Amino acid sequence: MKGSQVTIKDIAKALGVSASTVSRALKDHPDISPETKKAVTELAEKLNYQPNSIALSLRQKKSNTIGVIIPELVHFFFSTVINGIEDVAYAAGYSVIVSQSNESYEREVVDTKALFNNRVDGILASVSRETKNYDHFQSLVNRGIPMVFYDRICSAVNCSQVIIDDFDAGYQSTKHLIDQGYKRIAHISGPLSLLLSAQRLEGYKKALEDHGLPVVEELIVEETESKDERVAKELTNKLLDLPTPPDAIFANNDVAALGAMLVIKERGLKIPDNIGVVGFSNWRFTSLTEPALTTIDQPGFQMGQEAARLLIKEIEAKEDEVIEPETVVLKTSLIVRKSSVRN
Amino acid sequence: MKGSQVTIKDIAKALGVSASTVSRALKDHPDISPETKKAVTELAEKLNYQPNSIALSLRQKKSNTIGVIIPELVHFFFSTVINGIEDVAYAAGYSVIVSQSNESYEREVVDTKALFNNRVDGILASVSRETKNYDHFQSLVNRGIPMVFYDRICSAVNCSQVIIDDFDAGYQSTKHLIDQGYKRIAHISGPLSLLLSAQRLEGYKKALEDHGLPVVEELIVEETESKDERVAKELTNKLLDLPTPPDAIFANNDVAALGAMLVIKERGLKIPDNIGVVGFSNWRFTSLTEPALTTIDQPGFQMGQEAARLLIKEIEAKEDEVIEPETVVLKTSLIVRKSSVRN
DNA sequence: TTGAAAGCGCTAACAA
DNA sequence: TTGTTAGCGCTTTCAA
Repeated sequence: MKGSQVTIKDIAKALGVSASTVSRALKDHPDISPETKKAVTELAEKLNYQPNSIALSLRQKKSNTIGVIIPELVHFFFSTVINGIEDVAYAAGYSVIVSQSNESYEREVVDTKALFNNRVDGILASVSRETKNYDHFQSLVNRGIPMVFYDRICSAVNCSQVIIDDFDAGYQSTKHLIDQGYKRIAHISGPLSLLLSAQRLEGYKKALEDHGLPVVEELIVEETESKDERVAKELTNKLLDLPTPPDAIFANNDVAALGAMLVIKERGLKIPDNIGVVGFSNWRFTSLTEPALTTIDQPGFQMGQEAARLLIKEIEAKEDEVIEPETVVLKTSLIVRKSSVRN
Repeated sequence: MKGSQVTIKDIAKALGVSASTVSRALKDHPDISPETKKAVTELAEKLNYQPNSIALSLRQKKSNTIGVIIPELVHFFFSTVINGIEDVAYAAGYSVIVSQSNESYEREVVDTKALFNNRVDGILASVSRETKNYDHFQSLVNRGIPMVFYDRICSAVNCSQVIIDDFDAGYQSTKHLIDQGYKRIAHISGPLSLLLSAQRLEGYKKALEDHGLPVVEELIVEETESKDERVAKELTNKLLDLPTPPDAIFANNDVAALGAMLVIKERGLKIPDNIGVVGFSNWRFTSLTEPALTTIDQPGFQMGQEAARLLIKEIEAKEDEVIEPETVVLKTSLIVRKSSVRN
């Protein structure tokens, strides 16, 4: 921001016209004569004039920037979401500021405030695992900041959201295991305070019921913390040490899946013969990592696109226009490899 | 940015003082009487006054924002770098705008311009694989924009940089294989137009020479494109099909390592008995993925921190102060697992 | 100790 | 068709 930039005034002075004329000429205003227009645009080109977006923001009370709150960037799913967001945002002329909460409630509160102070035009947010209080979001919405939740939504706050059909994901995953003949299917759940964990659990239960299998409480374990795979390993060990252990596991997230896979390896069990496994897996090269794991693919890029689209629509809505919150539901798909199929 | 915000004027009016007094009171100016100061700060607190950072930016000709050009976010190494950057930037009061070039030269050119137009105070950049022309960077530097390169540097442009000692990484990796008794060590190199690829290659050669092993041209292959692992697989097949195939492979990057591992699996070869492998590996859960692969750990977080630190130092330098470009060199470390060691 | 005024770069209503 | 003026929110000289 050093090396002082060419401004509209410079052009005006050089051409002996007023600043407003230059401003108008630059935006192709119909009132400006072709000659002036030509002179201005040519000089602007020559001097390499670049409009000062900060002055613009101040004037128009619009920063053309959207803020993104993301739990963790170092995560295939979430960084894919960012890709989708940038894709749509840049095309629409918005910059993107990304803030990581690192799954911390406090960081999330600080970050939302910081974004607001930076006068972003709107916020895309996915709540942290820790978050149980939503006042920091609600207060922004109350002030009229457009906000859209993605993936980890917050139903307490009334705004648009883009989610994955987690009930369906849970249902399909469980059904896939049932279809292969597994009968005692365990579920390693994520923290049930996260809506999506709760819904995956519901899908799991419904699939069991629909296929005449009992829902066994001891086969459902909740992984409340999951910075790494240790908790999941413990839970898996607990499951496999049951008097009647499960013959399959549906793991709620990638960390859970990893923990389960590690324990299974350690115990020398073979997939799919000794045990079936389906899990969300977001590490990068699935092809290499676990040919035996049936994985659930989450449409991250698409989610980012949809979320950005909704937010920009809301930002650009006329003052008087009332925007009804929308909910976009995306479906997951199961990636089944030959090596993971029984029979 | 809707829901009009409390401004200094509002506070001034309410208190019957001038805007300048409020401004001074808020920044604890010594000339202001304790009573006024108290009244102002209390009202500001009560009305939840937030300074308008855009007005500030315009006034001070400083946006307190730094731009980051990153080849690809969906990548463990690079997203770790972002973590490091945010860590330092936020602590110093800067926002971070991230732009992905997606390894495309054209995107990179567009992105640098866009960041500049957004009046970032400085830019952190890592050049795309495709980039061979550096004019877009040079022109920014010429205009006095502080710039720091990280990881994928560009020696043609004279500014600070944070790099990994890739010569050392190449040397240590190769030496590790030599120490285990491998004698025909192949190298899958990245595009040699990237400085770091060239340096890893040099380290590889030097290690061979230092240990009395010949540098065999046919054992060095260059993976010029690497969107996915297919090219690397081809190259590995080519190596293994040589009349005298290599007994070990040093893979230049994670995609190369993946390709090599896949081919080795397909051919039923066992590591470390039939073949030795060392590779850069940046996928997330290395523990699960490849216990047989000796991996090279790159200090991403630290790199982000150092780069941000250098940039901010440059941004905040006094006008007259001359900042000499600095180069920070970080070392990699080898992660060797028992299962990857021969003998 | 405080206020008035100017200005950062741009745009838009109003005047000419 | 173009210029004048005011103002977005803030800071800072200069004057009181």
